[in-house]
Amino acid sequence: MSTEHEMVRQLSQAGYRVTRARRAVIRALLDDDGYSTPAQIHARARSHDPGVGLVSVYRTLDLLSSLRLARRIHTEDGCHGYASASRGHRHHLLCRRCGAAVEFEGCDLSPLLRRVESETGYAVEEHLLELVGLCPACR
Amino acid sequence: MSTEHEMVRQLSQAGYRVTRARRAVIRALLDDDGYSTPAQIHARARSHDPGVGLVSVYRTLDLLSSLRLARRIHTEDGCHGYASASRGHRHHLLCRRCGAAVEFEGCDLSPLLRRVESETGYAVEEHLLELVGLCPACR
DNA sequence: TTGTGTGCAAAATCTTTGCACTTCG
DNA sequence: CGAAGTGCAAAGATTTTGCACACAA
Repeated sequence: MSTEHEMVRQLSQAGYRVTRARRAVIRALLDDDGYSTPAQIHARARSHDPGVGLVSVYRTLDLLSSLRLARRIHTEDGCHGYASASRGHRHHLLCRRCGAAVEFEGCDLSPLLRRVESETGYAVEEHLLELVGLCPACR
Repeated sequence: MSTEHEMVRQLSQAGYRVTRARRAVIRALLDDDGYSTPAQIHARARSHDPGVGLVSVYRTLDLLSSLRLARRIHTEDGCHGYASASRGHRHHLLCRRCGAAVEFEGCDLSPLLRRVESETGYAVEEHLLELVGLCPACR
């Protein structure tokens, strides 16, 4: 999980402006240690900065995703979640009850990938992996 | 990949009626060896049975997903795809260029799961895994 | 100062629901 | 026959776009 400062730095380093709206969305993302819908993020962003529009939330989430500072979360009931993310190759582990999200790394899929590649003839380039379960508090 | 006959049998075995609309959706799913949006599936379903409504496509896809005869496909640009699926624990490998989808099985994640569980305290119950790459034809 | 980014309102999508009519079993 | 399922139209929800204005750098 990144800090606000780091995320802001990454934004500006990538040549994007650090605006009020973007700051508010970043704070909203970090406020919650789970994943949230754009609408929920918008609500929290407004508590930091009441003028933020929903449109900017969408645009900022897209931007942060492209910079890998946020990640899209896929759930069974619609796919409208985002969670803050660290740089590098990470995946999320989600609590199905309270929505808490933690990151983990070190998914070693190479044996699987090699096998699937040779079985199918595909060239595998990326993968989507999410784990779902119960967090310690919800158990 | 299941055949139409198998899918129909599963449907009826589970206590659901085998209707024209459901048959058309099943055929539409099997027509294409990739994943498709509800709208695309609707278009193909209509070629089998012009009277099928989009609503029935949505309802049938939900039903088939719950029976594990179809699976929701998650893509970066929206998450609105479905592909036919075999019963049992399988995952999909998708071609990012043409959308072809093949299933594979035997994802051995247990070492990873055990590690993540002990690191996080979560009880992992399920996982979402999708591979994306280029199919033989698109390479 | 200047062009990137914003908010608003409206448009475009996508998905679900209510309801009378069909149809499968 | 009777309940499950359907199609239509309309409602609801979600996401995108156009555009004048604001404000980071």
